[in-house]
Parts: sequence; C-alpha cells; structure tokens
Amino acid sequence: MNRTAATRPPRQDNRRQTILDASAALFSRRGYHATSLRDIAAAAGMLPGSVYYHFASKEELLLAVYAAGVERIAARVDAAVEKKRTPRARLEAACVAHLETLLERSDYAQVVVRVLPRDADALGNRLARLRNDYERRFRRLVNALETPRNRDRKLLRLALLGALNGAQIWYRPNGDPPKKIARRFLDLMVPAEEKAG
Amino acid sequence: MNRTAATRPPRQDNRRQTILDASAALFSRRGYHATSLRDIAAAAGMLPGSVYYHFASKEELLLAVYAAGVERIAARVDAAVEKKRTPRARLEAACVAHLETLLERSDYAQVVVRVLPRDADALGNRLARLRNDYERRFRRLVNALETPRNRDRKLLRLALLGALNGAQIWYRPNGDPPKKIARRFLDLMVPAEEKAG
DNA sequence: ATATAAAACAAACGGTCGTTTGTTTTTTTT
DNA sequence: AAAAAAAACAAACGACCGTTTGTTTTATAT
Repeated sequence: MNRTAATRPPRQDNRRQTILDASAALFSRRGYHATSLRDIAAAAGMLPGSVYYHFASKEELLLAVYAAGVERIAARVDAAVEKKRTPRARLEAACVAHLETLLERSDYAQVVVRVLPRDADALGNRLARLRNDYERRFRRLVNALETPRNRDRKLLRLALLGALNGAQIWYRPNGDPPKKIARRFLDLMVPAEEKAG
Repeated sequence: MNRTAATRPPRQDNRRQTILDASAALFSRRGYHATSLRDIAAAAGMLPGSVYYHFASKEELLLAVYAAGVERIAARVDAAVEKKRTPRARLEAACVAHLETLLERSDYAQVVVRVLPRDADALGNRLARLRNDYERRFRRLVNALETPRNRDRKLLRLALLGALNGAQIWYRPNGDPPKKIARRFLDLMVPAEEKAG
C-alpha cells in the first residue's frame, strides 16, 4: 500500500525540477540573499505564489538545491574514483571530477561551494552536515596516500579543496580546462611518482 | 588653499569610523546582502538616516570597507616582506601576514575575501580592481622564486591564495594558529630548501 | 464525459528594504 | 555669547520581500 486513498501521482510535466534548476542557476550566480522568490518564479515561468505549492519556504528550496548539488558532485566523484587503483590515481580522479562538475557541469554543485551554511539561519546545521558528508570522501582519499605523515594530511586536504574551490572565482571557460587545473594543483601538493617516459 | 570658505573640519569624535567598523563586522559575518543599513546603524548606535550623512549609499559603504580592507592587509604584508631577504622567505612572510590579518586581525580584510565584487552591481569593477592590485604582490613574490617553471607560477599563486583564503571557512581560534597554517601550506607547495639542523 | 486531485493564477498580507526630506541638536569658530 | 556648520534625529517614501489565501485552470483516473 503505497499511496493514500485520495492522492494521485504528480503530473508528467512536473515543474518542480524547473523551479530547482532556476533556483540553482540564480543561487549560484547571485548568491542566496540576493535572489528573490520573484526572481526564481520569473525564471521558472510562473508566479511567486505558485512556487509554494512545491516548496514550503525559500530555505527549503535552498536545502533541496544544496542536497541535489552534493548528490551530483558526489556521484561523479565516486564514479571517477572507482575506475582507478592506486591511492594517488584515485585522489587525482576525485579532484578532476570535483572541479569539472563544479566549473562546467552543475549550477547545483556551485551552490554547495558558494552558499555558506550560515546564510540560511535555520538550516545551517543541515547544510553543513551535507557538505561535510561530501568532503569526507577527500579525507579518506588523502588518508590512503602512503607518503605524508599523519599530521599533514588534514592540511593537505584543506589546501587541496581550498585551491580547487577557489577556482570558482577566477576560472574562465576560455582558459585551461578544469581537468588540467585539477591535475596541476594536485601535482603541486602531491608530486606524482612519475609519468610514463 | 585647502578648504572652501564655508566649511569646517570634522568633529573630533567623528563617527564615520564607527560606522565603518560596524559595517566591516557585519559584512564579514553575514555578507553584504544579508546586512541591512538598519543593522549597521543600530550597531553604530545611530538611526538609519544618519548613516547617509557620511556615506552616499550602501554600496559606497561597502567600497569604503573594501578599500580599507585591502589597505590594511597590504600594509601588513608589505611590512612583513620587507624584513626578509630570500624570495622563499619573503613569500612565506607574505603568506603568514596575509593569513594572520585575515583570520585574527581585521574584519575589513575578511570582507575583501568574503564579499564578491559581483555582489555590488555598480561597483563590481572597482572592487575587482582593488583586489587585483593587492594580489599582484603575490604574483611578484611567486615570480621571484627560482625553482618553478614559468607556466606553473600562475597556478602556484592561485593554489596558494585559494588554500589560504579557504581557511576563512574552516578556521577555528582554538586550532592551529594562522602562522602555522600558512607555513604548512607553503611548505606543501614550495618545499623549503632546508631548515637549520 | 465526468469527477477529482494537481498545479497554476490573482491578489493581497504585513514587514523590511535602501533612501530622502525636513528639523533639531551638538560642536566649533569667531 | 552669537554665528554657522557638522551631525544627528524623526518620520516617512515607494519598492520589494517572503508568504498566504482563495479561486481557477489543467491533467489524469474512472
């Protein structure tokens, strides 16, 4: 028994996703507080009140975008990591997938990096936990490296993510591609054993 | 001839600085759009309208905070760099001064890192130029290093600043001090020749 | 076709926003 | 002490904010 008596499945042309897409685009470009529900509604092609049929509040909307962002970037990183064997190659694959998703694949992922948890008063803890769950992957990948001493690993992870996420500010599509940027950043901090010669 | 006939110097207890301090504190903690002029006025102990005697608009206020932030962090970095001789030591001094100012000395500097130029529509270019003028120092300091090949220098600078500025998000006063963090980040990317031993 | 629920519209709510205007208070100069 | 300017107050402006309410449209299930 999956459905209460007096309910029906959503329509085929459900516009919940349209609202989410519009929100992700606006939140990622202008930030949370600079985006109004009227902006979102207009971008989604509906009236402000209509948004509230799909989401209870602006903060709930942010939470949904944020969660989707984490899910997307995590899925791409996981898929990329699985293909590699050595710890170094796995970390590199993660960095590349992270940066590619962030810079050219997903407004949702950009929201995760750009919008700070404290921007949403009541949801701060939940957003922070989502982000933390994602970044735990990098903790594990860094810990799997043999070289660095234990104390340095935390800072290596923070430096790596800081450098990668910082690219959101200065990256331009006509410059070096994300893949190249990510690899060079990692080479800088964890020199590769050596390439084929 | 320095002063028009019918003007007088500002009062002694000029509260312009109070407004700036309050703005820096609020902008750095909540961001630009989440801070209202009424918040600022209340923090400065005056009414909203009174702020407009000192600043023409909220954006002008941000510009003043931003400029002061750049000035402060630049002054500290310059002073620290001057004391050192070798390129590596000079870059390290810059990183330490940058992070110390950012994390425990200046709300103004935090605004420079946290508030994006695009947050202020009309002032975007001016904010970006201010920030660019500051970061040029790091470009020069990195270029002065002998080791890295030319192509890598830009990415080294970006990785370094990204890692340092990212600390704003995760830094906690009870953890490692900024000086230690900055040095470890630099060691990670530009290994020291060697320490005394 | 008709009933029914999903999903939109239309219109407004109280509140807050950045800002302006006119007046009063406070400090400084003479 | 009288003037004049600096700097504050008091009060409001129109615009926009997130959100709610009641109604209408639209798609689906029978």
